[in-house]
Amino acid sequence: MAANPKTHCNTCESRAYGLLCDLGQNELSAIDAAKFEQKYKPGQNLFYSGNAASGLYCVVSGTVKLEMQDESGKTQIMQVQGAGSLIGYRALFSDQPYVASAVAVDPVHVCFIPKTAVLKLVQENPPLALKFLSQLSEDFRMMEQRLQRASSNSAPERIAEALLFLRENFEEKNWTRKEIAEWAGTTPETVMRTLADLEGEGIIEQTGRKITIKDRAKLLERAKIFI
Amino acid sequence: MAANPKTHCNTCESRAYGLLCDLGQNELSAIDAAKFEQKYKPGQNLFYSGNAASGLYCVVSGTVKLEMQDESGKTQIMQVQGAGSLIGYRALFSDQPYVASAVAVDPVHVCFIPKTAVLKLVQENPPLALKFLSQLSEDFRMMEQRLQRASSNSAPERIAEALLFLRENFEEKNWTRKEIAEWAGTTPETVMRTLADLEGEGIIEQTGRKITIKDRAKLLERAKIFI
DNA sequence: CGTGTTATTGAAGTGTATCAAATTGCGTGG
DNA sequence: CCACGCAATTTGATACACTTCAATAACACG
Repeated sequence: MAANPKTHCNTCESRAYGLLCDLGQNELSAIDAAKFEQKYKPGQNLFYSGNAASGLYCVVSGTVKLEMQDESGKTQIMQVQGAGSLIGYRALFSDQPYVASAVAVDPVHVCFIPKTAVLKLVQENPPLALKFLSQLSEDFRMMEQRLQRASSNSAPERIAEALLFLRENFEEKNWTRKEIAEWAGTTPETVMRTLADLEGEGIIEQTGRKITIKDRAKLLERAKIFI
Repeated sequence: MAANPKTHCNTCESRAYGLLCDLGQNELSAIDAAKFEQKYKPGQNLFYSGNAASGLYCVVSGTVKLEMQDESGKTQIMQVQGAGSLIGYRALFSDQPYVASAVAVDPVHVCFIPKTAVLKLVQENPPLALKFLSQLSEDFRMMEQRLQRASSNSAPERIAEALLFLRENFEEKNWTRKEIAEWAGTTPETVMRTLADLEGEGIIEQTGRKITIKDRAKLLERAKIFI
């Protein structure tokens, strides 16, 4: 890893949106002292399913996908996290190995905060514990909803949902058919055919690998998302 | 609701296994003062999806299922909780409405602890916050695994898994085909046929509505559970 | 400029839902 | 306690959405 100017928490752009944003100067300095930075190229793993959790990853820039594989090798993307997100805190608190692997989707820059430093911080800052609880609860809610949709929605419906989620949360990135399939729990072929259908109806537009949403309302309908 | 002798936390049998087991006398008394008890008949709802979370349910006895429904009415059982479990704490911390409904499976006896009392307790007891974090992390891990299995395993595989989970965690209860289907994300008919297959191979035995696991090892194999 | 990955299209097979009807079993009230 | 009625169970037939396999084409990468 190349030596690079150390990023400081109190000037880190991604901090503003993160869970650690309300910490005082002392706490931030403590993190600064304990953490170390790492960079990953697309496709590289931050950690692997089955590994013990040794700390917390704070995403400074880039996108990370969390994925699981079954014994046949089929991959399911569980979550996708961008700048400002914290990764790996679940395994930290449950004291269990990671169930998912974390993979860089594009060039990723993270700060790694060792487990001991994180736990100390949480123990000494009750409001921070509550923030973690809140964040984890929110993630849990999403996961429950995904389980429900996985078993009650059709493949095209889940693909529509995937498009909305991936495109709106990570606009810059052009996801592959394979990644869309892995998020939606289906195959690249089915994604293909569904995308062709959606384009035929003018709901999306494909130019090469880039997908543009033309009719968001109709796509929401297709995804069975009613708000 | 009939007047009944108030259950005290420090003599409550289910407490020994719960999250609140390490609390001191003062805290337990505070809960005792704030809580009130409720009983539900099978099929009755403790709360409904969409409701705002007003507190925490501590299961004294009985079994509660947490389920979600899609717009067509198809039900998915998300979790099943028995004596000693806490229910509804996720919505408490994320400050969002319940996404699932809680339904009594058999006669249920719970203590309801109002939100304000719980949050006060958590704020004043950092170790308790960490226990909640740990519990929530554990629940999250299960949910992730269920999502993965929902999208990569076949219906018979998920049914085998359902049998193991439901039968081993709640031995006394004879689950209906419908409930097994709702847990496994399939239909009662498919559950039927799978049960017939499993019985034909001597893996389980059905006597009326009661299912007995004869060959646990083979059932684990069927469920694609390898430890 | 070659090589491996991704995209695309087609054809075939099958797992599982859906629908329908008969039977059993259970709880409720007479 | 029995009978009734309704819900759960069981079995069969049908349909079709989706995966799987295979083969070509386009692309990105070193």
